[in-house]
Amino acid sequence: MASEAGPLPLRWVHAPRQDRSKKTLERLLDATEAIIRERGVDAVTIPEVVQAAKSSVGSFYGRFPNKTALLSCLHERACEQSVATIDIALDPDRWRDVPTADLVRSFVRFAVLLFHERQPMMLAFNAAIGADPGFADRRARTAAAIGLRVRALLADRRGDLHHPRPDRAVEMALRALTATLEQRNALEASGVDAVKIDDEALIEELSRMMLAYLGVRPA
Amino acid sequence: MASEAGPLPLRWVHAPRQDRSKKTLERLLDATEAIIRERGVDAVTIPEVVQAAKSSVGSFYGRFPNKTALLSCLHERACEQSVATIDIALDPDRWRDVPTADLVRSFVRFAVLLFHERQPMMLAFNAAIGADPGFADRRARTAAAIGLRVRALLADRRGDLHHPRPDRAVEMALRALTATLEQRNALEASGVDAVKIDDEALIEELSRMMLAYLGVRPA
DNA sequence: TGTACATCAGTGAACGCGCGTTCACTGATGTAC
DNA sequence: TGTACATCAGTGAACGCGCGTTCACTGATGTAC
Repeated sequence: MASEAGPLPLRWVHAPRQDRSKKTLERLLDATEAIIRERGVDAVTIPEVVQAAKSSVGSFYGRFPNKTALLSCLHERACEQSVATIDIALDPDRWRDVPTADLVRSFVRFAVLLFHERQPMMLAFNAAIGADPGFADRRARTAAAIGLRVRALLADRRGDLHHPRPDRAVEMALRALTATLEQRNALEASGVDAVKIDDEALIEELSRMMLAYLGVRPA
Repeated sequence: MASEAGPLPLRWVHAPRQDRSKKTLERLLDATEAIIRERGVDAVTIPEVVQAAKSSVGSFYGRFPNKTALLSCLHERACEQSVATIDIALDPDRWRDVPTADLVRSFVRFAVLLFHERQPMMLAFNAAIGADPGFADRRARTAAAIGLRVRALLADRRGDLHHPRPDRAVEMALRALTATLEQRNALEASGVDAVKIDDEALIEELSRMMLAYLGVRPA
């Protein structure tokens, strides 16, 4: 999966010169992601990672200057993947003949599924965002990139949004949507099911909220 | 401030028998809260806490069985304070003659200010919620208590909510509102100002969103 | 094509640090007679 | 009221654990002649 994400983010990595070490690096990244998905960030320790990657502690420090660099590198990879996914999903060609109301509904559904799939990774990095400005920065840049694509898609549909300030409304709607889904992820992970809500019901209600707020009238 | 929160939550505390030790306990709690507000949860270590509370390590373990108990106890206190605050703010008598639209606006404003004031504490406990089910539980109970009061306040205004399922809508609206404010807290704490938004603008947009979603028509 | 040598990559025991926690002890408080 | 004794509260040095990181070393790879 790393190979799909383009060139390695060399900022956090000692440049690998042999193919062998490039493989090691990707094994380390993949092992880290696997540990996060299975047991959460707190289980990510150097001993655990190198064992899962069939590597060694020294080898790890041959690739990464320190532990933070590992997580930064993985975060970069994840952010790039998110933007790439959105890029495909929001390709204007795919939506040319779809009414705005349906477009919003589809987007909400897509977001719900995406947040579900990425839950463990998002939770992991959320924890880091509070502590390390590097993570906050990447997150902000990623959000901005996604916002750009959403606005581009809605550019020639301004007339369908009856909110007095469509740009601000789109940004706010995106925030409320992502915030609600993030909160849901966090609550779900905590294992208290008093707060559970059905996927379909959630999609229905969030769509309704977004449509009502943006001022999109039924087709 | 501890004295306002009612009886001490004895579940996490070795019962104090002398007045002296009761004072120590409250000093420990207050010191912990102060450290969280000033430097975040990560700065909460036993040495730091006992120094700030002018106590000692042994004295700490005379009151609390372990470190988690300290944070649980503080969380309980914070949750009780939140519910008490909401209880006063949502007293039906205060709102009897206010139109529903204005009520919603006022509530949004109140929520924005509350989240602002409690930002450090909320961030601190959010971190714990993922790891310890005790925190998730208290959070869920608190949210339920607040939901109850909101629904009570809106009980005889059902006719003003044109959403087809008013109860579900109120719950969902509460979630989106708290989620957005939580996310804002997290982003603000991360120190990336590309995401800043004015308090008044936020109140305006969130009010608009809630009113449109709930289906409240202008007075 | 073969060989020598420099560089790169990998190994895992060992270190040091900071944390939560324990423990043997001293001092303060309350109470029974 | 005074005193002796039991209990409660407080002290801080010391311990152990788990982590991130270092380091002296071995093995693999590529390249110059």
